[in-house]
Amino acid sequence: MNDRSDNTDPMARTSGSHSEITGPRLREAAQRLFARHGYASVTMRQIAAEVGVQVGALYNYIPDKQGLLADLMRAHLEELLAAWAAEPRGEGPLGALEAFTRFHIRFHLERPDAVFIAYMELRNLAPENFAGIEALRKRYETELEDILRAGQAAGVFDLPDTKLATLAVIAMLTGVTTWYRDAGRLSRERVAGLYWDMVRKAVAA
Amino acid sequence: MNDRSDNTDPMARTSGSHSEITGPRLREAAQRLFARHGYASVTMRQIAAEVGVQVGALYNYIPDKQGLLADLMRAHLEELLAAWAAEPRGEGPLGALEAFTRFHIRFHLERPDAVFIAYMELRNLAPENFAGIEALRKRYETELEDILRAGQAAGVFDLPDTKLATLAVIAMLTGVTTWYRDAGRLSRERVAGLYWDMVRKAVAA
DNA sequence: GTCTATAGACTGATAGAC
DNA sequence: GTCTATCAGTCTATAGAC
Repeated sequence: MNDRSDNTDPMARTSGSHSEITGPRLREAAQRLFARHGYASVTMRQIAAEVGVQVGALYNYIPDKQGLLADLMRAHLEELLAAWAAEPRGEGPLGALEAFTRFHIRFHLERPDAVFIAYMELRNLAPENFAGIEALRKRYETELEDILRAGQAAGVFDLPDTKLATLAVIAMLTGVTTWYRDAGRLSRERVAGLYWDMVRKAVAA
Repeated sequence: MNDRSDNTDPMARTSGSHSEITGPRLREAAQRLFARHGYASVTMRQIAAEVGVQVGALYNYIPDKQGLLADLMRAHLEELLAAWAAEPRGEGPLGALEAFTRFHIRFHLERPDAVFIAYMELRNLAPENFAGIEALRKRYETELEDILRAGQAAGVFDLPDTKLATLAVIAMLTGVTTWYRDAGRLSRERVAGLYWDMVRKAVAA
């Protein structure tokens, strides 16, 4: 956390102190580049160029490249869990499943780069980082699994294998990020509605 | 490291001519390593070590690393299309959809490494290779889309948006490769049956 | 066809000036 | 906090001996 303020002429130089702006810009640039080209293909020099600083300056904000990747993924997953925790649920298992479906699609379409990294760069995590990230992913999966299990118990869903259904639904929903384009023929609301139709029918008793 | 020779017996040396064996072994090793660590993270030296030759020898079989990746992906997708073309279909759109579902799961579970590469390494393809690979992927998608469209026309499916349904079903089915393990509690046949249950219900009229 | 050796370029990360 | 300069290591790909 930074709390700097008050410089007499903060705009006049191209070199000097920019801690409040360089940190976030570094993370944004890295996220965009990692998503586009892959973590292993992106160099620290490319990131620095995007931010507008020299490469050495980046290391004021990150321990190393690996730590940067782990932080991006952890921040994304924690934001995902927090947002779902704050999301209003519908009534009963069916309402909860609809809420989850629409939330998942909305949240993922708003952060395509972060989603891409979270799903594609797991194998580039060092083992000590992997465990924690994987645990967060698991926690999110469990949120859906709990909904499906409750619906199964209540008799509104018919799911011979709840765990498999959980993974199938998440894979189907997450797939939207691979093809959806804002300029396309379908609005996000429409897309969410169409996916909800399929999910509802797929799990129905 | 290697001394060698004493070349009285042609089979007794570790250096010499091995064209029939080195080529396939190179492709197998690259596929395994690319899937495990990612194309950009794997070095030609790692591949050579896995094959059991020095790095220079690899270039008798490939033009460069990029060409190796493109060849692996093209071979996988062409095999996929050929195998589906040879697959027996069931009766009507419902039979065709069941055939596609079971085929897709079986084929993908038999080649986890190739599947992983085909889905994850698209962004590491040079533009001139990307176009052709993407066209093959599209052709496979169209196979499913045609089935869904026929079922919609026949009134056995209810799909407000056939294209979206196509992508949703493929994403759901392909997701099986991210979690299935042979040592797990479910057989491949059982898994295919459970997915088919969900697909059938999701598209039903 | 495979080897050794190397060119030539690039990598992540650090030291010290300002 | 950012800069310049650089280290020490790695990379792909090639040349020429065998």
